[in-house]
Amino acid sequence: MCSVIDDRTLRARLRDAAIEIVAARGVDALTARTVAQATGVSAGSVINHFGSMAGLRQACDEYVAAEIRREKHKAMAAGTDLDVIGALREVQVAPLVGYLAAVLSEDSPAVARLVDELVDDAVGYMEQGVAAGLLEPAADERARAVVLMAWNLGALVMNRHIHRLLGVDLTAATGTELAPYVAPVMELYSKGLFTEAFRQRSATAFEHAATPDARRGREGS
Amino acid sequence: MCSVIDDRTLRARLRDAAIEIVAARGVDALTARTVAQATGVSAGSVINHFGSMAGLRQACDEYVAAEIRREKHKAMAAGTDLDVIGALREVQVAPLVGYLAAVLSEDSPAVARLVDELVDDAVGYMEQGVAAGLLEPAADERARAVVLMAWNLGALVMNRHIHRLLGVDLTAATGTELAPYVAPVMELYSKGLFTEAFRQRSATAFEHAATPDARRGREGS
DNA sequence: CGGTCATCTGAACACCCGTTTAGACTGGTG
DNA sequence: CACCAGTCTAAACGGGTGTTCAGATGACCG
Repeated sequence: MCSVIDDRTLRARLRDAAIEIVAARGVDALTARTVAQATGVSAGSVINHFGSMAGLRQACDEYVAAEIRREKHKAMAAGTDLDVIGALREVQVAPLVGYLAAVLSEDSPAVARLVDELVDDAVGYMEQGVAAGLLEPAADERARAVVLMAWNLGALVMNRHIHRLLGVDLTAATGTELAPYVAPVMELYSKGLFTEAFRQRSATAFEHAATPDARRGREGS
Repeated sequence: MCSVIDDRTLRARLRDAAIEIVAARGVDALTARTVAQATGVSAGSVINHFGSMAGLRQACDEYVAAEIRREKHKAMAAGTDLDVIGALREVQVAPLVGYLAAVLSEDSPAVARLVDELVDDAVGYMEQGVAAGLLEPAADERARAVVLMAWNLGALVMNRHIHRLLGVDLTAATGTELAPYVAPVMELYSKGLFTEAFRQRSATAFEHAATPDARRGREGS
């Protein structure tokens, strides 16, 4: 880590231990005593440094968000990269990604801010991609960016299932190891899912969809 | 509180109350006492009926999985539907979807089995779609089905962020209310994301991706 | 009527949690 | 040496948790 003043402090070691615990064992495993034991100090110390466990959580959220921001902008400077998460996985920041995957389904202000910024940035360089003729234009660029971000980050949260079904650990694998997941993704990004025939057929069906009770199943209640 | 007259057994009422609590307030809010209070009984009763809180959790998992299976097959019988979650949202099973969104990021055997089955079924009728010329063929049909399932269910887990960014609650909205989310999804499914120009360019760039990039040391450990 | 059985209750119990606090230890300063 | 300020520890405290258990309740039945 190039930046900053005093990393190495007990505070930093506690924070890093907390991130690793969350990444490895989930948020429920993060207690004052587990992080204290992992760092080799007493439970009181973690409260001394962060005021409370909520303070620790917030410090971790903000640190992970800042670190991911940093790595992402570095990757953006090197070259356009549409897959933010893919860029993150290439540096060995596995605990950061694992932590993010764990807290993405809870509501943390710092994480929400990070997601908002990721979407904002994605809108920016996807518009560049559209202008360069590399990406299809969208009716609502921002909405598309939100959906893509939800899919990519959502896949991170679904890591357990993807690992079971595809044999790939999104938080640990790098490069070609990711192929079983990345290959279908690229295929979908390239060709889409629907054929022209489907589009024509659904175009006629859309008028029925406008009327709210064009449901095919019978309503239960 | 409504009185004695309720056709459901106490066991069923406890299970439904637990599902609603998880859907509304998250898994952390599910305690023996909260579900007991919501049902108007004592905490001991819930343990009496389910053996333990883990038993309650498992009963809820299996019930929700079975119910979603049932609704999905009903929708499948009526007509081909690619968007499983979309089909589920159309019947008023909001607590079921909310519960699913909450437990999808944990590891429950029953939920894992459900996800596996959803993927299996998706593979089946996506192959039909390909044969009918409605869907693009995939190099690995199963892998594509897994990715699509991860995206759709992952979006459910990311509901909080989608609601914040798009103003849509995926677990509650129905029909045209979902447009801000469904519209970009349909666009991506139709046109994809990459243009032909992008595909040609990235074909040449693939060789560079094979060589691992500069590895960065990580200090402070 | 009394007996039986299952159900449900309310009060315990042991455990783990975050947090507090008194005291021990450290190193620097006169 | 004494003094001081800061840091860390160990042991508590209060609260919430899952779970247990003796007894109240009530329905069913001979």
